[in-house]
Amino acid sequence: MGGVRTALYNYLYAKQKGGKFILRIEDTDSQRFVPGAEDYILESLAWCGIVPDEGIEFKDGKYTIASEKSGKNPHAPYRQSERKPLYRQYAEQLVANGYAYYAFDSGEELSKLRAEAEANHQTFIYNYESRKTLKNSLTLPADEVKKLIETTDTWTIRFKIPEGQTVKMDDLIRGEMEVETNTLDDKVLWKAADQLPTYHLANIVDDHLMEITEVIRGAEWLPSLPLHYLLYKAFGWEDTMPRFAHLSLLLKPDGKGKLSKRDGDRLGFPVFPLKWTNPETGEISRGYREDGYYPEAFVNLLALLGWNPGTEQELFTLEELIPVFSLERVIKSGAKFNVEKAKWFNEQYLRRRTPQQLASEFRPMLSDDIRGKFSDKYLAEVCALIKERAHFANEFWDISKALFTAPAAYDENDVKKFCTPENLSHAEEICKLIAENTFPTFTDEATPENYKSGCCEKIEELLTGYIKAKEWKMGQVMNTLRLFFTGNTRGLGISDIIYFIGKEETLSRIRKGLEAIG
RNA sequence: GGUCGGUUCGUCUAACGGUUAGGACACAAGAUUUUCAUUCUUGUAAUAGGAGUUCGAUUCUCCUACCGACUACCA
Repeated sequence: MGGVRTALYNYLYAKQKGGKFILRIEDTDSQRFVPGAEDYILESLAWCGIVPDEGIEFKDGKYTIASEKSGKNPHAPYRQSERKPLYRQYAEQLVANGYAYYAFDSGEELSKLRAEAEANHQTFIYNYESRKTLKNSLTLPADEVKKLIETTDTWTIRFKIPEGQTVKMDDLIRGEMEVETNTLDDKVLWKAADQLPTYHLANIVDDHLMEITEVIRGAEWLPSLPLHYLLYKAFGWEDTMPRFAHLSLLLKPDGKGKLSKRDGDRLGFPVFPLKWTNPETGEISRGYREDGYYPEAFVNLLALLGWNPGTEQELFTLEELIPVFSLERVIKSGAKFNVEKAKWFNEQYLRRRTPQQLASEFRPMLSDDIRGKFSDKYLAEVCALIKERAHFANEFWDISKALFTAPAAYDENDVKKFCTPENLSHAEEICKLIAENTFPTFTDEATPENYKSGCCEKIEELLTGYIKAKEWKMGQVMNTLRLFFTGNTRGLGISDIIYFIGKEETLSRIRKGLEAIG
């Protein structure tokens, strides 16, 4: 969710400014490669309607991350793992100019230092002070440095954070910020072990090479911003440095910390846009799509989580968001996700759908034996009747099953409450009344199309007229009938049900009910 | 622990330094209805605390508290 929101804000900003939304895969951690993750990202964005202007190509029948340069993809390849040969020279350039150095301390040595510092209630950081006593090209003789580079492969290139400076930064959302360089550590830029850069180097080099003008990313990157400023400066790219905007985090609804991948099931809502199966563990994370959310609703709720238009309008399509979006109106504080509001958004979009659209969503949900028996028009009229009772299309069956099939059982409590001898005899009379009268019921030929229950007026007049004339209690009679029609006493209106199931089925259900209970 | 960021109803949020602090979700009550749902009306509910600047502070400054991020040869 957080990732999609970040992509969405980037997309909206780019579209509004007439710019390009570029997709680049930052896969510089060879340890963390996840098969299928790339396709998942592409599919998620596509589901939301967010199409990258640059970075993807159509190949072998599907979209994939672009590897080949083309008019559309002038900066290819867009996978950092494919740009591998590019980065080392930039790291070496920084070393040559005195902005970085080779470091030969092993991982074990460093974690030992960290552990020792922790034992003394201190924190070890590789910085302007400690670098003077560690194994690196600043402390070792040149010939030994050369030898170590050639004969070992666990060294790194670290950025040499300047001593005693103040980095002044600007953020499109947060405004101006300052950090003292002495509080920063010498981050690793390049690792010989896998011949790959770290995020910091690759990100700055690629943003420069790809002519990125705005970087909109999660607030977890804020602490790295001074380093990134210093990197642009060290490369001499200050004049074309992108502008930064750091988005507040999505928080867990129940309190502690940022929303994370594993929160989904625990909290009862999806954290992923699409269902995701972890290829290694087999662990399944539910998705908004599979839970029945419309992409419009998902995009809408994400847009409003941390941003607002300054008006009271809450419903926006992707297209409508483009002109009104602004980074100035992005909220600085973290937002807790609220699933009830998410459902409300989906309900709004469900209601905006036409009965025909809903019918085509409903049909695949029907069981095989039922699906073939009902026309598109029947389904559409049913959907028109029930759409305001549902948050999701996947609730349609439960709401409307009485319009497709007779109840298999009757609710015991409702039977006790409503099947009094008096009510049963009334039901018997109503049965006769219906048998002896004619009234319009659903047909595929009926014109004009009527998606409202107004067509049930004749049935309603017949029933209520009779019940009133007899001075019976309306609720008693109607609920007894509803029990026979649906199996319980909650739900659809009696005349609506009769209209849809027709006279014959109506009589059959009443007789069956009287037989079973009487 | 250190660095940085944040703090308005339960939740998402609005409010040129001047409002009876507004809206939405949720919740509650009432109306409508043959039940449920819908719809309509109404209601409950917030500026973290303390100083300061000011005629006036939700808004600006400082302190405290709390929340969060980061603190990896991960992104």
